[in-house]
Parts: sequence; structure tokens; C-alpha cells
Amino acid sequence: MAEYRPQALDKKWQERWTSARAFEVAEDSSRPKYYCLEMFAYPSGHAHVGHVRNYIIGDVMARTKRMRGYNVLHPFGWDAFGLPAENAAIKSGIHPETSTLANIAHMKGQLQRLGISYAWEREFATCEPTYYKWNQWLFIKMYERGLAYRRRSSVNWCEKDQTVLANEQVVDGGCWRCGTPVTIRDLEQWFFKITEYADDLLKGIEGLGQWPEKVLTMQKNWIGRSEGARVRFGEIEVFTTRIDTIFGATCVFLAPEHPLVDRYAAESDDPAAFRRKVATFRAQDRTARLTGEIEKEGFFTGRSVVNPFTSEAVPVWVANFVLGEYGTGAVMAVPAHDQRDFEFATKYGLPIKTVIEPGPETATAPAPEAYVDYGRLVHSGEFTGLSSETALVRMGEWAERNNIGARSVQFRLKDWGISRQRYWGTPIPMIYCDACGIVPVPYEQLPVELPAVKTFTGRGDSPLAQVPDFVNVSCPKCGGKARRETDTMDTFVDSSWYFYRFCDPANDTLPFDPAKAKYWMPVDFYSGGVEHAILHLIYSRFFTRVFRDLGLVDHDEPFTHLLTQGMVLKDGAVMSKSKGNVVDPDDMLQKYGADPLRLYVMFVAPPEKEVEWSDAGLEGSWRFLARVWRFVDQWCGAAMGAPSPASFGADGLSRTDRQLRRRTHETIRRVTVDVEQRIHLNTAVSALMELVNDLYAYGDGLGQGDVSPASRAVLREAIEALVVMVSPFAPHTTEELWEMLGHTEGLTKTPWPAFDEHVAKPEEIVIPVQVNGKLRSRLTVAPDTPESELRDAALADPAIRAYTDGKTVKSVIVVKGKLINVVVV
RNA sequence: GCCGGGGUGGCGGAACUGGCAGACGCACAGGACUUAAAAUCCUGGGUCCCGCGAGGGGCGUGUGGGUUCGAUUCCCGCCCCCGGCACCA
Repeated sequence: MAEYRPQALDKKWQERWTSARAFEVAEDSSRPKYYCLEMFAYPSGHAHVGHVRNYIIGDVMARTKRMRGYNVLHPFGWDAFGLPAENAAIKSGIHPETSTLANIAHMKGQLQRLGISYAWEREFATCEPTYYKWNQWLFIKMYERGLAYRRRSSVNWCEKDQTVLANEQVVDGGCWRCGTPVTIRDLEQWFFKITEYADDLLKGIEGLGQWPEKVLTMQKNWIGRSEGARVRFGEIEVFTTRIDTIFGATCVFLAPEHPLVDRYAAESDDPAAFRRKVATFRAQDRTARLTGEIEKEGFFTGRSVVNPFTSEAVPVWVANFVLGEYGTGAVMAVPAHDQRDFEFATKYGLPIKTVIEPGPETATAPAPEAYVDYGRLVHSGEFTGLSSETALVRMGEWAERNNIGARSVQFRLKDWGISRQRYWGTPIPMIYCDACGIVPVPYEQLPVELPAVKTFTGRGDSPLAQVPDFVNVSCPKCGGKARRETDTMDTFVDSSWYFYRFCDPANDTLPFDPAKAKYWMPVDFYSGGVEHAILHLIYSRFFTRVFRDLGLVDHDEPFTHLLTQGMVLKDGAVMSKSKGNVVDPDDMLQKYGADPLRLYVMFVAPPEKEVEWSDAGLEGSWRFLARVWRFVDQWCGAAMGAPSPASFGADGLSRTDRQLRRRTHETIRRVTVDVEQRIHLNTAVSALMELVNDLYAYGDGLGQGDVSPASRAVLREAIEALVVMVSPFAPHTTEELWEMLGHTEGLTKTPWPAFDEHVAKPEEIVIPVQVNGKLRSRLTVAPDTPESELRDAALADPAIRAYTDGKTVKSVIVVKGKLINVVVV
């Protein structure tokens, strides 16, 4: 008997799949397509089992869908640009390209050793010029449409290193390397105008029925749409969502960044003191806000403006909690009906004027807090007596009619700043000419390649600014002296459209052929970590809309079904090198082989749940596969060459034969639904384990003697269905078993077993009988026993009569095929 | 504070549309095989109570109510855990 040694099988079958080009695909209009994608990887060096779980989930889906007759695209690639490689270069001196390529090679090996069925011929890394060329192409297209623009914006700056810091390089308000307190610098930077699509992105969420609710909520919050009105208090325009409270507006607050603040300072009695206070607030904004709550503070500007509804003058203050970037950077303060304004007014002794009352009762509330809910208006001129809901509309209209404001919608979403003062990214393809201004690099000159840089100091300007051959160019328009943009793009640009490139990875005239994208897109199944719920997944939806408006695609949404896979914990914590709790898949491969590892991570919990790693659990999965192995090994001789059990007719099979057949088909149904529709991969494995348990019981019943032809047929059907259905989870083991069963065509070309409803139908069923909702007995009956018969049988059951004797049977509820409940009083 | 998800045996989890709670696995216990062990195969198990026993009964899905013949599932209140957002006007 052949012992089960999965390690010995991995390489054999991986090589066969490669030489057979088993997972390569082309467009084929005769078959339904299925685009199965896992978020591509940042090549950090080593994948741990937490990463690998995601790839296995996708592989189970891809392998199943192939067997189910779909034309499956299952590609993989590398999110290869990024800060870690550049930081490592600063520390170790190894060029980012060198380390990145080495990491890719290692991680690719890991994935191949796991037997993930990728279409490797479509692989690419975003640091290849053939890829990032299209980032640049797209950038220019967006620039032409006004979707890419340049403006001043602030960045984190380290005085000591004389360099820009990314947000994640700021640790507790200081530079990650030297601890120097971070300051703010204004630089000219490039932005993508994602706000143009704010409403479109929000509306699109409605159609994402197969995304987790959690992700949709996070996206809605991120977009942050709020309806309100802009109202002018003299020269100051405020945004409010509560225009119904405007008669209670006793003050106007300006953000420290508000454009009018500088002028007010200049015109004040003591400009220096004014500016000092403003400067304090502006500095607070950056540092204090990140670490914790800041005390609400403000000061009077010495000015007043007129509330257009009351015609009364209200004072103008500068307040540190008002945000410059949101709305108009100015708000009306209604202390009676806004908690923040209330606290502020209490602190500084500003008037509090109640204009909304909770109910019909007129008691004025000298409450210790603001009344923030909707209610009925009081002291509000002609609007007194209206409900808040009505007033919101009427007062908005009134403002429009009197030309002092307008209803308005605000978003929290801001434009996407993509400039990075870094080396290891896509060069922004723009040229600055003294004569012509900003000039895009002509399309035929793309890609603008990253120049070779030998040493990385992490100090000074953008690394590209230190390469004169790169910086100094002639203007494409006038031929005069010009200089290149030296910033690179945020790496989220790379990942916002890579899934389109997989449809046509070698295209050198367009980012992708629209016809190919039309065939493959949208991605049917996309899985990855929930940490990408906002940025990556919104940017990708944004780019899809840009492609749509460029006429390259005709759909709005890139990902039909999204699965956010749970993390794998070790000792209760997320795996990480620094904690030293990483489980390396290669160790597991050596010890157990690829298949037990694959099966274990699928069985341990539903894909979206977090799991705790367990060596014992992995051994359990090994045991299950060994059990399958031994059973097939023992019975394949009997099963081989047997005909279909259907050929034995209705009476040709024994009771136990029929029972095993039924279990086989029931399992086919369960596994198919669990994998394909519910994506409950753990219960699919459970179902397969149950079938194996049944097979062992059946094998015991067959004894030592000859096996009847009918039993051989039933065995063959069960074993083959089992092997095929286990194969997405344990492809190497099952290929070997399939070969042992006499098949010459591999499993990758074998269809999924067909489910026969007629066979799966049980001959008899057990119906629980309750009395007053408590289980008292069971009846074994034919599945189509009529209701009246069930009712009579239940009432005649001695175990039931013990509860009904001497009582009145009020009613008998019969749920056909499910349950009987006798109600007595 | 707001939004979202969740709370089921010793553990991971199952229960699809309101119908037998605890499938499947882990760990554990007992048995078979073995000189012995490992491996393997078989069996057992929510909990409390009654019974020598076969067996019988009560309770049980965070908690308190409600709807229903019947609730892990639906509704209302509360407690706890996880995640996201948070001076957004």
C-alpha cells in the first residue's frame, strides 16, 4: 500500500501543469468567462500564511469555476513600486530595483510551491516601464480633461534631513529617522480630481450588492456627502446643514486658514498679536490634531457681520476647531442647538438663543447642553411654528430668492494628491518651460523612464532632482530650455487599474485593448484584505469611471463580488516579523506538503473571518487527506472500469448502494452551492469529510469477499466525485489519485460531477414530532407522505399519546417534510 | 458620539427561507489491533436532575421582554467584544 506523502507529489504535478500550460487562457465567446482575482502583492520578501490564505481562497474559486465550465482568468502580479524598498535602499545601499526583483522571485516561488493556478504568462510588475508608461499616458489624458491639476499644498518636512516625509514616516509628530519635529511646507503638487466623481461614486454603491456591508459603509463615510446650504453673512459665506437654526446664530467662526483672516489681522488694532494667535492655531492643526483632542479656543476679530435672516449684527471669531478645507472654511455658531458651539459660547460668554423647541410645550430649556435634534421653530420670524424638516426647505428657498445663499451639497472626500518626492515610483510626465509653462511629455516620448540612481541618502530634494540628465530637457513645444517634473506618482495609481492590464498585459499601443477588457471585465470575484476598503477600492472605482469617460470601457464598476478575507493570527496577534510569530508557509510545505496546508486554511473558518493558527488543526487536515488517500488506494482496483450506477436500473442496487449514491449526490449539491454561491469554503470541506466518513462505513459493510458489480459502480461514482470535488482544495493529492483511478486526462481538464436531483432524493425521511414545541418522538416516513397521514401517524404514536391522553388536542401543525407539532391544552 | 459587524460546548465552527441547536474538525476519554508504543480503525460526549440499569425529565445560542403552534433566526430594551469614522458645521 502506497503511503501518503504529499511533499513528494507537489513538484511532480506543478511541473505537469506548467508544461501543459494548464492555466493559460484566451478570450472565448463560446464559454462564460470568470475573472478571479486576488489583490496583487507588494513584494516585501516573504509571504506568510496570512497572505497565502487569500491566494488559496482565490485558487479554490478559480479551480472550481474551471471545472464548472467557465473560461477562467486568474492572473497575478506585483505592486512593485513603493516606499519600503526605497527606505531599505537608504539603510542598506541596495538599489530598490535589485531588492524588489529578488523579493518577487522568492515570493513567486512560494506561490508556485503552493500550486496556485495562476496564468503566469500574464504576470507583470508595476515597476516595469512597459507598465508605468500607461500610468503616464493616463495621467496626460486626465490632465487634458482637467482631471489632473496642480496646486500648492502642504507636506510634512524634516528640517534636519531636508526632505519630505510621507504620513507613515511621521512617528509621534517627528521624523521616523531622526525624531526631529515635523514642520509643514507648502509645495506645488499634482492632484487627481476624484471629487468630480463624488456623487457618481456614492450612487454606484447602491449597485454593489455583493460587497461586504462594512466596506460600503466605510466608503460612504469616506465620501461623506451632506446636504445643506451656503449662506452669506456679509462678506463671509458659511456652510450649514441646519439652516432651520439660523435665527439662533449669534456668532460666525472662521477657520484659522480662512482667506479673510490675514486681511482682518492686517486691519486690526494689533496685527502682530492677531497673527501670533492665528499662527498658534495653524500649528496646532497639524500636530495636536493627530495625537489627540485639542482644547476648543478662539478669539474675537473685532469685526461683525450681519445675519441675513435677522438683520442683526453678529461678531466674527477665529476658532481653532473650524476646518479650512471643509465647506467654506467658515461656520455660523448656534450655541443653543450645536454641542460644540454651546461649549464655546459657555466658555467665552457668547449669547445663547433658543430657536428650536422639542415638543408642543413652550418651556424654554436652560439646559446644560445644546438641544441638537429636530423640533419646532420659535423666535424665527415668519418661519416660527414650522417643523425643522419644513424649515430646512423653506428657508433654503428663501435664501435663494433673496440672493443671500443657496442650497448646497458638501463632500468630505478631497481631491487625491498624488505627488511623491520619492525615487521608486512612476515619474510624472510633465515639463516646465519658462516660455510655455506646463507642457505634457508628448505621447510618443513615453515612457519617461526612471533614471539610474546609485546612492540613496534620503536627504535633500526629490531624488530625481539630483539627476541633471533627467531634469534638463528641451521644451516639446518651443524647443527652449525646460525642466522635468521630478516628483513621482503615489503607488496607489499603479494599483488603481492593474486588473485591466491583466486582460491584455503585452499591449504596446494602449493600456489595454477595449475588446479584451469588454470580454473579461468586470472582475467577478475579488478578494483581499479589508485594509484596502477605502483607498484602493475607491481609487479603482474612480479610475474605472475615468476609463469609461475616455471611452475605453462601458461599465461603471470594476469588481462585482468583493470578499475581504480575515487575517491569520498566531498567539492572538497578527503575524509580523517584529513580533516573531510568523508562520512561514515553506516550513509547512516541508513538513506537511502543500495540500494539507491549503485544506486547513480553507476548513478552519469562513474566508472572511479572522482565524487563530493551529498546528493541530493542520494535522487534522493532513489526516483527512490521508484518509481519502487510503480509501482510494484500497478500493480503486474494485472501482476502476465500473459502469455508471444508473445502468443498473431501479431495482439493480441494494439499499446500502442506493444510500451511498444518494449521499454522493447530496454532497455534490452541497459542495457546489457552498463553493460557487455561498463561498462557504469551510462547510464545503465539512460536507466532503462527511462523505468520506460514509465511504468508510460503506467499505466496512462490503467485507472481505468479492464486490458486486453494482457496488463497484456506486463506489466508483462516489470516489470519483469525491476526488474531483476535493481537487480545488488539494490539487496535487487528487491529481495523483485521479491517475491511480486510471485516468490519463488530468483533473484540470475534468468537468465537475453532475448532480442528479432524482438520485439525491431520500427514500424515507425522519420527521420530528413535537408536543407544544417540545420534541417528543420521531416518525420515519416516505418523503411524499400526505399531510393527513402524517397527522394521524403522529397522533397514534405511543410516545405522543403519553402527552395527549387526557388533554384536548387544539391543533396539529404539519410542515410537510419538516416537522409535526401537536398543540394540546 | 455616529456607522457597521458580532456574542452558540473545553476550542475552531455548523444550522441555507421561523421548524430536530451543537454538523464537521481539534482536544479529551474508552475500546480494538500491538510484546509495547506510534499510526490506524471503532465508540462516546452541552449541562443539571431522577434511575442500579435500559431509560426518563428539566434547563440551554450574551441579557430582559415581545410576536408565534414553534425563535440561534423576526421585533423592542439593555450588557459586552471587534472594526471603521469622528470637532465635517
